[in-house]
Amino acid sequence: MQKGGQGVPPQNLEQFKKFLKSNKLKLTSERLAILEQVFAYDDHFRAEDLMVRMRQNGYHVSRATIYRTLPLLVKSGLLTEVIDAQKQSHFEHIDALQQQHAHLICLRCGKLIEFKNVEIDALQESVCKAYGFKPIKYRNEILGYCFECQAEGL
Amino acid sequence: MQKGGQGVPPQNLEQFKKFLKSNKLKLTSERLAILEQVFAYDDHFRAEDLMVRMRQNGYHVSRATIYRTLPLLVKSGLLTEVIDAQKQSHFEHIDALQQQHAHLICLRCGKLIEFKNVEIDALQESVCKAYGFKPIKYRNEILGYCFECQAEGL
DNA sequence: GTGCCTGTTGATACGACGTATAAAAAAGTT
DNA sequence: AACTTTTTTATACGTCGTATCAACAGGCAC
Repeated sequence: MQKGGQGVPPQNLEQFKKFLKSNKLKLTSERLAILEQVFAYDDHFRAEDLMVRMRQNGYHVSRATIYRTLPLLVKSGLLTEVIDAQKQSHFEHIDALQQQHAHLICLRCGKLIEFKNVEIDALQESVCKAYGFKPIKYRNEILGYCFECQAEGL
Repeated sequence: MQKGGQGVPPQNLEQFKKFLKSNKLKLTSERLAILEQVFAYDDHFRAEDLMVRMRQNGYHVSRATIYRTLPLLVKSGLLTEVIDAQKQSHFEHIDALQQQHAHLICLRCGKLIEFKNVEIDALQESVCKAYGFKPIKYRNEILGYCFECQAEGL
């Protein structure tokens, strides 16, 4: 486990090192390897995917370590976590991140309608402020039936 | 398993019956029992909570049936589902929330703070209306750090 | 560089939550 | 009441994630 974080943009590597240091956490070869492999993904992946891929690429990092490291990457701001309709966690590094939207999701056909509403955003921020809550991620999804599927009954 | 849906408001019971009939599903004593117990909750609960509670109350409905029935109640519009930071599903019946309400979920301690903001609700409804979308389940969750946990750092 | 301290890792077992299966039971229809 | 179809139940299984703890390795002091 000698490889460094070759594919990781330097500023991101620095951000991770800084995060570790400020939390008195150690920069281990395993964490570096995970960081590198995470940035080798172009889009989202699950923890189990990452584990398989790392094995294939010659890294031998345990399941426990992967599961312990991913939250660190999220907290350091390098990774975001998205939970899908089946409640599976997917991760995505920030450089692969598209802009964030809210969604209408059809329960019948699965269609996904994106929308953005700055008034809602502002109101949510004010709610957080009222509770002294520090927001990290907004999950705004409305599940229901799209116009077409309503016509066909539930 | 003879009990009916005593604690369930008549209009909700009717709504469920109508839903079942229109989907060619049967009105079983187990489904009725689950409906009743669900409406006996004042706030949110998990599937496993419900199972334990039903056993304590003398109902013997299998785990599988509970897991199959809760989504029916969601689809019928009587129940809403919220997924917390630990990816656990929580349910709550519609009369427990006069309007949709949203949650602040702490990523560190898992605390779930409910809030309701009629302005946000109204905006979301107008978005749905604009798309001809029939909302069933709102996932309005803001993940972040609660006031107490911020004090203790990440 | 060497040594120490403390955080970290890996293997394993465990646990929570949820689902597939198929026989038996019950609902609703004729 | 007989019949058809859905539903339930019990069990086994599967997935994802975590607790444990001995062995290990950063990183700091010297």
